[in-house]
Amino acid sequence: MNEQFFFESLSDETRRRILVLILKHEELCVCELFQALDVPQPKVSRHLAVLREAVVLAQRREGLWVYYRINPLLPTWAYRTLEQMVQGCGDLELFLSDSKRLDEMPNRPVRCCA
Amino acid sequence: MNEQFFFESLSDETRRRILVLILKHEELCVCELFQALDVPQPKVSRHLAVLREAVVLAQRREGLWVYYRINPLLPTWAYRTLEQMVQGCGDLELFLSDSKRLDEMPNRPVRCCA
DNA sequence: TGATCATATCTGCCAAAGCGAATATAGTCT
DNA sequence: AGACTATATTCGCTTTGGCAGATATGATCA
Repeated sequence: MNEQFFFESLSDETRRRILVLILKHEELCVCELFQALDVPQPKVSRHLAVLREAVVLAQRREGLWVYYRINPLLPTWAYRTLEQMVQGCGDLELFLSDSKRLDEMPNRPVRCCA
Repeated sequence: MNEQFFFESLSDETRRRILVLILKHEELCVCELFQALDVPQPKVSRHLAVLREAVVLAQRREGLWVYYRINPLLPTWAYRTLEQMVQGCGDLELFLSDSKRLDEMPNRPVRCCA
């Protein structure tokens, strides 16, 4: 666990939006994320790559879909930091509308064995 | 409290070193900080300015010296985030040697009414 | 094998952030 | 006022980081 990468990964708003959504929903796939955030897919993929390289997120492939979740090996202090971030950001307008778009999204992929 | 500025302020290692020292010691002046970190004084002043503008630190002048402490108005979630940061970074070699240099520093300014 | 869908990476560009060195400001003391 | 000390800011430069748009990869199914 490299704290430099960890804190850098929190310094971007798009990445915080991704993390908050995943913390609220356990596990989400790329198509859910970029539609909830309403940003281009390559943009979300790049930020997911940053979060993967920082070992903050883990990924899992299921057919065509790739699901992202918080890395279960994240140290306790780092996980608690993420929880505090949700406290600080989760109720802001921008983050709430992400959740709303996700809830209203049609054709969300169905996990067969999540 | 702007979370963008808050998380950006944590994304730099020098600023984390400053924050960890201050969290461990309540209040420190600029000369203690730049000597403990063993970096040029203007560098520490620039980073302190970033932390001030992010409203993470508050300052207090006492004669020639300027003392910095955690902004007492910091929201709870942000303060807890800082505490988790100390958990994650405080025991790393780099941060420990900062503390050591501070302890061994001669002529530390004496607070008359801290 | 070729078509299709989901995701990832690359390219070229621009803006922001960090640095060292020099300089400015602000307070204190004689 | 002038000298001195502590701290802050500016300047010129280089590096890094983010973006959009285009393209590549990888899995699935006909």
